[in-house]
Amino acid sequence: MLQQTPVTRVLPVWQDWLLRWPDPTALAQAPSGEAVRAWGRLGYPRRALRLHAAATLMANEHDGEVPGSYAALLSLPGVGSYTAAAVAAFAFGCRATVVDTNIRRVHARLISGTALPAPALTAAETRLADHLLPTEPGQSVRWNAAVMELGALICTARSPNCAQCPVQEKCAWLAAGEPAPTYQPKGQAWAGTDRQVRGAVMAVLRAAGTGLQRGLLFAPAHSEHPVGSELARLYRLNAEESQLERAIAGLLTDGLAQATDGGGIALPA
DNA sequence: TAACCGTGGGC
DNA sequence: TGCCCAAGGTT
Repeated sequence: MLQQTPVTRVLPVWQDWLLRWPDPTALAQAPSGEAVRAWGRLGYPRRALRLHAAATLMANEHDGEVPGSYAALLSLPGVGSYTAAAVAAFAFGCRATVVDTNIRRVHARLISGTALPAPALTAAETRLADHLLPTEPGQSVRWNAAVMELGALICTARSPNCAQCPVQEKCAWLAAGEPAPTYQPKGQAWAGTDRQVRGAVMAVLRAAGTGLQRGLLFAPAHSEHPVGSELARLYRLNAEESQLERAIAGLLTDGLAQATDGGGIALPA
């Protein structure tokens, strides 16, 4: 849930989620569509699907337990190098090199003297993080947490609070006179994209208790429908039929939706 | 490698 | 008001 999503937005969903599915086996026994629905508006709904798949794998291959090694964690769907390292370190006390967006930014400034880390994680960054990580496991866990928190609370992306920084005197970026970024971060297109349409269709599917006829998704003539507000959001996008078709096809391909007997679509069972 | 994948808070 | 950004992963 925390992948690319602020902690404060995750917390309420996470709490409800764990009350409903306290362990991997409980989640594995639910339909994947229920996981997608409970995911709510956290975004990137494929993460819900992958979490459900990971729970199924843990139920079947790991006695219903979350594996405690980096390698086993990495093999789970939706778990990459960051998540595997974070769980190994913070849940199991392992020495694992955690590299998240906060740690990357702290290293970029403190060590490399640049305003921002590279656009994508590089091998050099991973090597640096691995080199800096204390050898002793207990200290390494503390180090990971400390650097991450420094980035989250002090060495922030927008306006870092250097005056409050405990390592300001060691900072290469400050010493260099706070040089500006050497590249322009390019934001992701949103308005008018398939992505936006996918999101709106998913919101309709989550709001609907059962499946929906495709006609309902295409024609703005059902504002009195129980899922009317989400349908209205979809209609407001004024997507071409071809784009809506493409978005739906993508959702079916990704397993976020499935075709129903009556020719409609629904969340997966 | 680079594109793709959601959402909403904050500046 | 838009735009940036957030505990990334997969193809």
